[in-house]
Amino acid sequence: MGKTTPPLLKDDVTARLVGAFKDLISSGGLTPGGRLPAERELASSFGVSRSSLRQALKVLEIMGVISQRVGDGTYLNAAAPTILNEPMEFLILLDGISFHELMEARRIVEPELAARAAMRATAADVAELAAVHARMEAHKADSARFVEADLRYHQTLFRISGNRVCSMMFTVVHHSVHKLMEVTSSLVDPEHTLTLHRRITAAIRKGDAVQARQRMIEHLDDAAGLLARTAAKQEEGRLLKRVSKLRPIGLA
Amino acid sequence: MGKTTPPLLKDDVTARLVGAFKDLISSGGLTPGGRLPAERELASSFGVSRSSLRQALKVLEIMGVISQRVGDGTYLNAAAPTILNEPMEFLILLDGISFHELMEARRIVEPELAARAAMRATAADVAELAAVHARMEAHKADSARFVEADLRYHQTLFRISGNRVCSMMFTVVHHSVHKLMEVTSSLVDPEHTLTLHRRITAAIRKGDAVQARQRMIEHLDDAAGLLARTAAKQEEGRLLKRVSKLRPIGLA
DNA sequence: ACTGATGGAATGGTACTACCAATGAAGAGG
DNA sequence: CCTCTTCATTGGTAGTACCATTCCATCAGT
Repeated sequence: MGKTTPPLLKDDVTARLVGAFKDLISSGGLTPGGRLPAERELASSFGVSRSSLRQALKVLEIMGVISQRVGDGTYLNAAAPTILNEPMEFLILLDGISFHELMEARRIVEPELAARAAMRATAADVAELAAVHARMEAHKADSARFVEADLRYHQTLFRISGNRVCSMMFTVVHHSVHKLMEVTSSLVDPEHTLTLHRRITAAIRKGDAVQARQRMIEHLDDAAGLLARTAAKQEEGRLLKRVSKLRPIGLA
Repeated sequence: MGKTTPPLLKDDVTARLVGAFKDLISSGGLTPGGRLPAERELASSFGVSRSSLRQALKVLEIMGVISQRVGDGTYLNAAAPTILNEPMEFLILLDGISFHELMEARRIVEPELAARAAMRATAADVAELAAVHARMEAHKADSARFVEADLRYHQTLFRISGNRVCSMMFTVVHHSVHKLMEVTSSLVDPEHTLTLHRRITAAIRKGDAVQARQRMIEHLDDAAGLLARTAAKQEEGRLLKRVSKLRPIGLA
């Protein structure tokens, strides 16, 4: 509270550059899919060194805002929920978020989203959900593809619900849940999952919001319970295993 | 879908470094508040140049994972919802998320969180909510501080609800809403807001989940309606004004 | 006229060096 | 014991050099 100077005024060059790119996007001077000038050119335009500029660009690239390709150039990406993935992973690590807590978050939000989807779904939307069912049906044997189609179903439902904020945020939650699942994913019964999904879709087709909400609750409680039981055998929390392709250090 | 090689194997050094830091945090080799080795030392430990290392550190710093201070060192931050702020802002910019859609997201999630808070709140929690009321009461005249206390109320309620995932995510939404509000914030009636908050707190004190949910709905619908009317006079969408302390460029 | 090979220019990726400003701790002086 | 100074450490920025990749225009062969 004791800041005498206005809170933010002396950011380093990198932070200011990130802000400058926000401005460019905000002002429409940069549109998704658009190509940015070369680094050397941008650097001189901004009046900073390429080192500093590259730091800012790296921030945007890791976040998923831009894509850089050697020999080609730098391009502004379209909005994608993946922008939140990296930060979310750090948040999960730093705060020790458990699998259980992620599922609880889904339990809090997704029923309401299902209800909204039921109120808004068009015939085309329902057809899309059915198409995802078909994909899941086709990949019942391949657990990886099945889980992917599973997530796809929920994401489609998010889109139909009509709120992009919730949609993006919980696509991220799904992504994190999926990373924590990996091991246990093969243990769920495809047919069971598929049946519950179909029940939800049926409620949405009827436009029955109350029923859609209730059935999503059933689905998530069911999944959470099942996964909790299987996850108990695993070490909780530390499931985020990574294989660093970099000389490991110990931080003595 | 056509990737022959395992999805991620040839990230650039920066991306791998970011992953390496995830490992360090995950393995407990790095704990919040802890100090990282100097950049020059870290770089040689990882076997990379300081340039590359700094790119990775900048990513973490902008995200809010670490803090760097010249002449001092680099420290690992505790988990904070602010980690999601920057990415969220880009998402809002890129996807053209409107004020209305942010409020809608709140309308979807916060009633349920209020209900959960009602079921879990202890005497101390209720006291904390009351304390925030007092702060709002004290700053009725100062619109900036009042709005700050307003956000504080909702965040406290998030914490009480017991789910950190939702809590963090919607703290971010609030942050974004707040940025979009700034101008219109002075137009709300403090007394009115305060009354609605008190009604919610009363329901929570009684442990009445249904009533807490209902009153949160009333509060948000009221706020959304009010702000929508005043916001109509403003240019929608482009409210994120920024003052870049950097030579502006045009991207010819 | 069409196709394919080739070479050069442009681009991002990495490393290395040099210097600056801020910080904090150790030491000198009161 | 306190204050001031000094200085090594640390992050911040700039600049240069070189590499690998990609794109594209040019050119040769058909």
